[in-house]
Amino acid sequence: MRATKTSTPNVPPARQRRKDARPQELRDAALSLFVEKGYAATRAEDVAARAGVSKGTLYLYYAGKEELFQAVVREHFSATIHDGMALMDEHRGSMSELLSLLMTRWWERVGQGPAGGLTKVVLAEGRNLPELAQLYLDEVIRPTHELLGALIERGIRSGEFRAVPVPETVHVLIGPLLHLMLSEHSLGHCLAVDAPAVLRTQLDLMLNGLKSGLKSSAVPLKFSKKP
Amino acid sequence: MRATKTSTPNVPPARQRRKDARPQELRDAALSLFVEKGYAATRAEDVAARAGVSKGTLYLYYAGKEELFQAVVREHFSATIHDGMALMDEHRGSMSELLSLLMTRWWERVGQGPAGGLTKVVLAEGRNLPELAQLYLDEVIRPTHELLGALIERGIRSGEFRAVPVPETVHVLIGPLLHLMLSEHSLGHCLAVDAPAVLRTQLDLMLNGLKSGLKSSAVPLKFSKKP
Amino acid sequence: MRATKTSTPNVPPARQRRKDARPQELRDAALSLFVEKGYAATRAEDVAARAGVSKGTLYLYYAGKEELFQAVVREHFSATIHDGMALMDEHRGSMSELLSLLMTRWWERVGQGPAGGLTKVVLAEGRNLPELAQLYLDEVIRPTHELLGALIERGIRSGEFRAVPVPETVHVLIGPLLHLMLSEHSLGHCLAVDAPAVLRTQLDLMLNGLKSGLKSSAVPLKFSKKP
Amino acid sequence: MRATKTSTPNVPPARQRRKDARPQELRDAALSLFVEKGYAATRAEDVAARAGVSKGTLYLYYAGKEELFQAVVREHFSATIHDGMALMDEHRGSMSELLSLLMTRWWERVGQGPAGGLTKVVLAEGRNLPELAQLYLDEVIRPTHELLGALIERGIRSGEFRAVPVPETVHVLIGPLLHLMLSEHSLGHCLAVDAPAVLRTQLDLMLNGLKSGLKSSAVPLKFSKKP
DNA sequence: AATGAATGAGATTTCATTCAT
DNA sequence: GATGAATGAAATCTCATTCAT
Repeated sequence: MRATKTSTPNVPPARQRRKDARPQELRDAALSLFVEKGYAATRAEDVAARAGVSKGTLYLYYAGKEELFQAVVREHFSATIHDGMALMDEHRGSMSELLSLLMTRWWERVGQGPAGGLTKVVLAEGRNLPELAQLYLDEVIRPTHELLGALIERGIRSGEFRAVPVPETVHVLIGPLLHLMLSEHSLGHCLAVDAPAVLRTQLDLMLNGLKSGLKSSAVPLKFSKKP
Repeated sequence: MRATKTSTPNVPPARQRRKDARPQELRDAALSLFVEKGYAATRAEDVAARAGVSKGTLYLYYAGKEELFQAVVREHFSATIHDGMALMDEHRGSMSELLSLLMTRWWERVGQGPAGGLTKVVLAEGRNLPELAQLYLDEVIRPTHELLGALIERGIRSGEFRAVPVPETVHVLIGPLLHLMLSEHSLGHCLAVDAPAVLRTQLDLMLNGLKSGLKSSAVPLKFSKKP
Repeated sequence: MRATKTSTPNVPPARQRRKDARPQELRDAALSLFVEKGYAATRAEDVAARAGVSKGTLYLYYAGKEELFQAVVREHFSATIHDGMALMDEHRGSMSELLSLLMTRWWERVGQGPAGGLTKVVLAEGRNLPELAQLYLDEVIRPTHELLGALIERGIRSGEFRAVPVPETVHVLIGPLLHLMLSEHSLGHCLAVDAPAVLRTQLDLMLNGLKSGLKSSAVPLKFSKKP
Repeated sequence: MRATKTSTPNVPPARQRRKDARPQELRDAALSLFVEKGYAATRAEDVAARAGVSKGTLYLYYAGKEELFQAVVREHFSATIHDGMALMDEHRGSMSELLSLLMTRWWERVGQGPAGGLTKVVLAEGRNLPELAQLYLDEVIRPTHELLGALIERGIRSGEFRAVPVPETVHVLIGPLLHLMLSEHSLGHCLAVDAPAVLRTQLDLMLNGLKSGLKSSAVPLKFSKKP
């Protein structure tokens, strides 16, 4: 065997390693700035600076600000759903347990992290980037609704849950998580929120509310005009 | 009596009437554009155009884009809370009924309307406008939390509700409303949502979940690290 | 004689009087603002406001900002020279006396007043308004130089003054007056200047310096390059 | 030793050389335009164009038009006074000689050059830029008056000059220099002025006028009102 | 005659993107 | 590959001027 300059094989030289890491560094920098200031108000140069490179370098890796944003979104919202699906397929216990598990996990792995802030950005500025909006819709919103919808339905069929309207219930389940995400990433986290406590409370309320053997809410609603 | 040309007295001339209406027209135009595209991505000239005036005219009424935004926010978020307070002070029935009433009303009068969209914008871009963030915090967030917190507490003291952690419960109650607002104003309202049905479902679930005489949720949560 | 509505003949009604006074009021307002802020930095609306009328009214009397400026300049620089000319024609005493008289008068009637400030403006921004520059040159600069030049020459011919180079001496005579005007109207009159004392000193120095029977200054000048 | 392509070491690349030169190029362009048109009437884009760069480039080097102006002023008015001070400290000859030397030098090194035009601009528009006005007052006007005042006083104490009022005499001395500067930079240098001849004449007149052993001016002044 | 709401050309300034080094 | 100087389109805001009332 001949001695090479780089003793260990398959380990790229430092320069190379830097280079390979660049896209990730850029996406991380972009993510944090987008969350802080919004997409439109974030300057390409600031992203580059936070990633420790120069303005020009950003364009070696991404065609522009919009492409960078898409890459960030893709990175953070792709694999998350599939986890959930797998979990549900394997799950053998009660739906209540599964729901607890899913929500807790989702919060820990996704909502609580950077993706939580991204959600805010996508919701606020997605309309200006139609390609991105479609992506988010297809990859995040729809699968989530389908997953939770299926869960609720299974619970109803098995008699574990009362007969509730499914899409609406899903909507209600997601709401507090959204609220948590926004609380952590908006207006300088003004209200100190104890996320685990909120989650616990939410599950407590929801599961109690969903429990079969109960009559429906005692207060019939009356809407003014649009029924 | 002789008929004069101008039949009604004290009617300002057309020019004056236009002038008086301008600020409102501008705020309306600004509101819809801010909600559509976000604050940063909305051009002052577009606001003027949508209001049917030219660029320069906007500046006759508002000192700049930021002042315009503040005016819009103030317009849509001011008096709403005080309604709620008054309602609670007068209310003689159960807290369940009051909660239903408050949430339904709030949705109809505020969330469902333009202010729903504004919420999104403020949450997404408020960090860049500190004065505005403070305003929103003081005028909207804090009063809302206090109002609902007081309601929950009264319910608990009277035995109507279980002993639940108050701030967390408030957080959970607000979540689905937030979700509704974002659904209507983001990503082109892709998922058709039946807001009244969601509200009904939410109240159904929540009130059932809050009802006293129940043991707490059967599923104990386990959080990975941060307890 | 028939009784008329307005009892006194040839006195226009109040409304009329206002109207006749307008151009003057506008020129006065313009003058003071031009001197304060410069021509370019003065807004037409501010001129109108200081004159106590509205923006539109200005344009009833002057075709625009530039025409207004010309009118102001014409007003303040026209008749001043002819005074001087007449004075010189009539004068029978020494040229020293005449020089004292002319400078003192000019300072009192022109330099010290608003025209002093105007000079600054014309010198600073006249280049951008060629018509005005020509006017000032023809009506102010040239006549002044000719008048003072003739005075000096008469003094030399009569033996009252030494043989000094005429145009240069005129330049020197004018300098301190210019300095006085700028001192009063620039940089917020920072250095408190006692104008009469300066004038007295100037005349004292100059007349002593001009007196015949003296040898020229003892210090021969040497200029570096351009002889 | 092998000859390399780039013969001289430590020569920055062309790009760098351009960069280093830019601020100077911009200040030069700004100076000439400010003098030509005044500060307010000069457009930032024209400055950039005259410097051979685009609008945006200007802002890479200066934060705005006002900062650019300040930089220009600082560049041209800083070290000039200190020269004069040093000269006076060292000088051993007569005050007449020193005065000749100072004025001639000042004209050659400062007044005659670009700074002469700047003076006009600062006097005309300094009021709108208070920071700048202060700078000019502190760095130019006050030191000049102090320097010349000290000179005159020394001359009086040594018996070389008559007893003249000091600040007023300084004012008179400065006047013609100011006039020279304005002549060269205003109204398109209409009157051809022979600056060295004017200076010579000024010094001739002044020094004669200051000479001791003379009685004061024969013509007593009478001011109309304000004594 | 007088007003002042409205206009839009034009000024300053910012920033995504390019490209010579 | 990396840089950062340079660009110029586009955004915000100003103000001379017009014109309906």
